[in-house]
Order: sequence, then C-alpha cells, then structure tokens
Amino acid sequence: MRIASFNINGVKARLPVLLDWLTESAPDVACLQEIKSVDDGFPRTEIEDLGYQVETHGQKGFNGVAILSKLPLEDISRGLPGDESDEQARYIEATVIGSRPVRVCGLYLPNGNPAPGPKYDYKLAWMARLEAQMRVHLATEEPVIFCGDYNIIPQDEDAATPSDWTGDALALPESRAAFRRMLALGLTEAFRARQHGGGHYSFWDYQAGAWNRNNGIRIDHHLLTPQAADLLRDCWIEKDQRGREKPSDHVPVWIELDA
DNA sequence: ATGGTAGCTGCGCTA
Repeated sequence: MRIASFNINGVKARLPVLLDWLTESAPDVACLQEIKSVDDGFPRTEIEDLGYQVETHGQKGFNGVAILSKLPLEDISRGLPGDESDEQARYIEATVIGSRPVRVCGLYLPNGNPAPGPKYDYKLAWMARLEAQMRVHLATEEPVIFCGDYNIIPQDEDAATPSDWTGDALALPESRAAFRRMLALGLTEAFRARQHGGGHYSFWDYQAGAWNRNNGIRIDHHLLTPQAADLLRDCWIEKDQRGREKPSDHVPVWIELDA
C-alpha cells in the first residue's frame, strides 16, 4: 500500500495537476490538505472517474482536507476531537481496507504565525488535541498513520536556511517541543526513520525564487504507530512535482507499507 | 531592511 500526503494549495486551481499526478504516480491513498473548497465544490466526479473513493472535509475559502483511495474506506471521521467550538476543517480519518486494515489520519496543522499571538496559541492548542488523539490510537495497538502538513520544521537541518525561520511559528522551540512530544509517545517519523538525514524539503515558497535557489523546508510528515512502523518499507519525497507547470508550493511525501 | 507570489474572494486574508 502506497500512501501520499500532498498539500495541493487549492483543489480547483490545481485540478489539472492533481489529475495528472493521480494518473501518473497513482497512489493507493492520497491525503490532501488545503483543498480550499466546500464539500459541494470539490471536483469529486473527475477523481472518482480515476478509480478513487473521495472523502472530504472542507470549508469555504481556506483549509480543508480530503482522503482519496483506490482501496475501500470505512469509518470516516471528520474533525479533530477536543474543541466543539473549532470550525476550521483540518482533520479527517478513515480506515483503508488493504491486505490488512490501516487507519489513516490526514491533518493540516495550523501555521501559527505571527508568534506570539492568538494564532500561535491556536496552533499549540491544536497540537495538544492532536497529541491526545494520537494517545487514543496508540492504545489500540493497530497500524495507524498520521500524515499531512504539520507546519513544523523538526530540526535546523530540515531547512535550507535555518536563520530565515528564527522566531517563526514553524521552528520556534515550543513548536518543536510539541512535535517531539508526539515522537516521544512512541510514534515513528517515517522520513527520518529511513535515515535520509538533512537537506530534503517538501515546501518551497512561491516568493523570492525559493524553488530556483532550493531554499526549502521539510514540514510534511508521516508519523506511524509501532504497528504501522513494522509495516514500513520506504518513505520518499516526490520533489520533481515542484518544478512542473503551475505547481503547489508543497510536493507529495510518500510511504509504502507492507499492507 | 524590504519585498517578493499564489489562491480565494470580492480589493483583504492566509500562507
């Protein structure tokens, strides 16, 4: 089973890119972030025509996540528990029925800038809720994947120019500490586990020629429960997507599981 | 030190 996480930065503007990618790279499961669409506006039929089941959790204008799957999906759950007043669409879960079932949790973690401030407070509170949900899933001792745009640069080596990010919500010590607490629960960060080291990125800003200068950051991650980590065959970044026509500012990050 | 781009929306907000 191959699962890709991809922040597409607008599903309607990115539809030709998305359809080409689904056709050529053909993930079994794709977790999308920043669809920037309500559920009714999502280009469902075009994607279903490529053989995917489509489950969305959208909102108007901003945010929004989706899971696309060639394998059957069961028990879809929308929204991150822990705050009934939170109206931002940033989280969706489904069980993928492969040769063995895998619970896939797609997330779009808040950016948090400017920090400090209410947006940063929201980011940290959202991370605490995510950590609580991770604890719930860890207790099941089943294969579970938490993938998406974490908006966290885990270490300086995950940025081409670390000094650009000093004081930024993506790299502040408190942000990194919250991410490390997730790993300390016993989750495996798939890309790191494959010992790729530093110098690999999943996002390049549209501004200031970041792509041409390879001034990127690695902020899209897959975190695996021990039972999922046991199934991990590989993890890689599909960097060449960033150089294509009308690209997203993120590229897909993949895992392959023995499932 | 500043400004640079993109998407959605409706000329500002988010990233």
